[in-house]
Amino acid sequence: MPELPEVETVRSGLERAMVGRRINQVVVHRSDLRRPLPENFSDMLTGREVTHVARRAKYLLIHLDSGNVVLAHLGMSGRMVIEQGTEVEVPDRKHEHIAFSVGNGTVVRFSDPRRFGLMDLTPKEKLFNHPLLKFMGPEPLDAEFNTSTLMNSLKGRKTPIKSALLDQRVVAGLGNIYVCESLFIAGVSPRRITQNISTLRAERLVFATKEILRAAIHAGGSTLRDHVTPTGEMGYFQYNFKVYGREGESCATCMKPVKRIVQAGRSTFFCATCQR
DNA sequence: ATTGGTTCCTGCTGGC
DNA sequence: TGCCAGCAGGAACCAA
Repeated sequence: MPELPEVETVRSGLERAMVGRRINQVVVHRSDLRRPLPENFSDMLTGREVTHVARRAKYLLIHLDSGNVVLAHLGMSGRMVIEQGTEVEVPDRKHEHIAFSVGNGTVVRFSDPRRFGLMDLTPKEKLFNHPLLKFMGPEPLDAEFNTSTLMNSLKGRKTPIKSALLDQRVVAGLGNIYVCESLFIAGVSPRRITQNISTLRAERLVFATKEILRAAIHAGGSTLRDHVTPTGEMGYFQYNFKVYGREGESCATCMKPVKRIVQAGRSTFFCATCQR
């Protein structure tokens, strides 16, 4: 499941493959993604040059020389794969929805079996007013995400910290895996109610989050089922998971079994001894 | 106003 | 061995 580190890995792959290139063909096999693709999607992209590829939280932002930006979300199972010398019209896999030919025989293919992903198109100047980005919290790796801003957004809330960290308005880009791992590294119980988070715990959470994201980006993300880098390599950060997916295994710190509970409909993995 | 539950989708897993 | 129910999950949406 692509979270921030996986999306960042995809971003850097796309940057290398697309920047300075002209999109000479867009093939749409399916336009009914999480939300329908804009009507004129192909027309607005065809003939445009990609100026840069950025990222906001889990969104890829492909900037075009027309001033428009393609906003892409990989959802749960979305993949971007770069190929050389293949036919853009011929899908590479069963759930390939969109393919971009960017010259020199390079094709960028977007596939997404579960179709929780989406693409949209917006003028650059309206980008951060886009409904999907407008209410988003700070980037976890930015200085703007710090103890005081975190304390401030947790103030008065009554949800467990686990749910709060998944809320993209609190901090943008974390998903289930990296929230579980950050809570473990910080030694904070996922069940702790946000308004009872002390400054010390907030500080440890901010530190742990940044640390884990940096390490995961460095490892090319985590490959569980779907994630591969655009050039086909697997990420390998999954081998560094301390709690995620490790129910019943020994905690790396205290040897007690890792627990799994369900919070807001999602699995939480944690050590009840080390996390308070 | 905040928050918990439901929904979308398909592939994989585990139990019989 | 094969089938199928149940689960996985990001985030919009809805209801309380």
